[in-house]
Amino acid sequence: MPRPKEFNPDEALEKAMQVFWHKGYQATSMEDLLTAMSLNRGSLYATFGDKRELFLKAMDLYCTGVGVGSRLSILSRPGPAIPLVHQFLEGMLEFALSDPQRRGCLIANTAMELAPHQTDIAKKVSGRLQHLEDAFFKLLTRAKQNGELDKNKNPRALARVLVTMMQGTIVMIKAGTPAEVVRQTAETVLSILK
Amino acid sequence: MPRPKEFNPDEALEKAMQVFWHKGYQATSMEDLLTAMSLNRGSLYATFGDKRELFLKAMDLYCTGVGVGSRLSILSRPGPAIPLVHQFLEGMLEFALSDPQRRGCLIANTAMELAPHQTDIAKKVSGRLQHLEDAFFKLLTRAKQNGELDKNKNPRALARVLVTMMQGTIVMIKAGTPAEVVRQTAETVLSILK
DNA sequence: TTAATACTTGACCGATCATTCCAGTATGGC
DNA sequence: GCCATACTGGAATGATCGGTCAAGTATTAA
Repeated sequence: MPRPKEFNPDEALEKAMQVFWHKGYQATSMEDLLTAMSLNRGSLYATFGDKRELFLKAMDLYCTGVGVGSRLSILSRPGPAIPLVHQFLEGMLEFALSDPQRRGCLIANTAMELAPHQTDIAKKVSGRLQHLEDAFFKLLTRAKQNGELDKNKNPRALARVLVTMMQGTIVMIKAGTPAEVVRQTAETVLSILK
Repeated sequence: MPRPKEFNPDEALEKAMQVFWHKGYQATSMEDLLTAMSLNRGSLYATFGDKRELFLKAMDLYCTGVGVGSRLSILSRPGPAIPLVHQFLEGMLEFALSDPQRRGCLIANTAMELAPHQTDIAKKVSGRLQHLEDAFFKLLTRAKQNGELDKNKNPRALARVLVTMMQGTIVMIKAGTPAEVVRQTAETVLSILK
C-alpha cells in the first residue's frame, strides 16, 4: 500500500473546476490552480496529469456535480411536464444570476473558447448539449401526450429552442444584462410553449 | 512631414481583428498579430499601442465593418417589418454557418471571454447588444403599428428574445451543431412573432 | 527495525509571453 | 545635397508559461 495522499483529490478537483469556470482555460495558469487547490506541482501532475487532462476532469465534475447536469433530474420527475420545464429553467436562471462573478456555465464557456479549435472538446460539449436537449425532448413529448402542449407543436424543435435559449441567456448574463431583463426575456421565450 | 508608413494601418487592423475574432484575446499572441499584420513590433506598438488597445480598436472595426453592425442597416429599411427581421436573421445565420472556422461573433466571444473581468469591455459589449436590441425594437414597434404583429405582443420583450436567440445560436454553432438544426431552431424561435 | 513505496517540495528547464529600445534607413522640407 | 523626422527591423528585457526532476520524507508491509 502506498503512502496516502495528504490532500483530498475530489476537493482539489472541485477547486480546479471553480478556477476554470471563473477564468476560462487559457487565462488560468498552473500557478492559479496550485494556489486554489493548495497543493504543489508534483502532486498535481502526478494526480491529474497536465493542464489539459485536469481541465477535462474538471469538465466531467462540472457536468455531474455542479452544472446543469446536477439539476437535470428535475426534468425526469413525474407529474405535469410544462411546470417542470419552468421550474428547471427558473432554477438555472436564478443560479446563474445570483453568481456575483458571472461565471455563466462551464459548458457554454468551453463551447465558445475551445470547441472550434479542439474537436474532442467540441464532442464533449455537444454531447452535453445533446443530453440536455434530449431531456427537454422527452419531457415535451410527454407534455404533448398529456395534452399540456398543443398537438401541432414539434417537441424536438422546441427542445432545441430551449437549449439555444439557455446558451444565449448565459451570454447575456456575462455581458452584464440586468437580472430583471434576463428574467423577462426567458419568460417571453417560454410563451412559445403555449 | 513624417516619412509615410510602409503599411496600410486600416488593412493591418483588419488583419488583427480577424485573428482576435478567430482565436480570442488571450490565445492571440503579439507574434500571431505581427505575422498576420505583416509588420514589425516597433510599427505595431507605435501605431496601435499595446495588445489591449489594439484589441479595442479591432472591436470597433468589427462593429462598424464586418459584424452585425454592418448588416444592421437592413433593419432600418422601409417596407414590411417582419420580412426584414427574417431577412436580417437569415443573413446573419448563413454568414455564421458558412464560416469554416466557426468564429461566431466577436462581440459574443468577447462577452464570454472578457466582459465579466473587465468592466469597460463589458460596457462596450452591452452597448452593442443594446444597439441591436433597439434596432429590433424599432422595427417590431413598426410591425405592431402596421398590424404585422399582434396587438398583445410586447416589442421590447420580443426584441430581447431575438438578441438572446442570436447569442445562443452563436454558442450552438461554435459547439458544432449541424447547420440544418441551427436553421430549424432559429425558424422555430421566429414563430414567436406570429 | 527495515525495506519498499510513493507522496511532497521546490528548484529548475526551455519556451514563450508582452513590451522596450536602439541602430539603421528611407522620406520630406529646405 | 542635407538635416530633421519618424518608420523599420530585430535584439534584448524580465516575467511568466507549462512541465520535469531529484532529493527529502512519511507511510505501510514484512
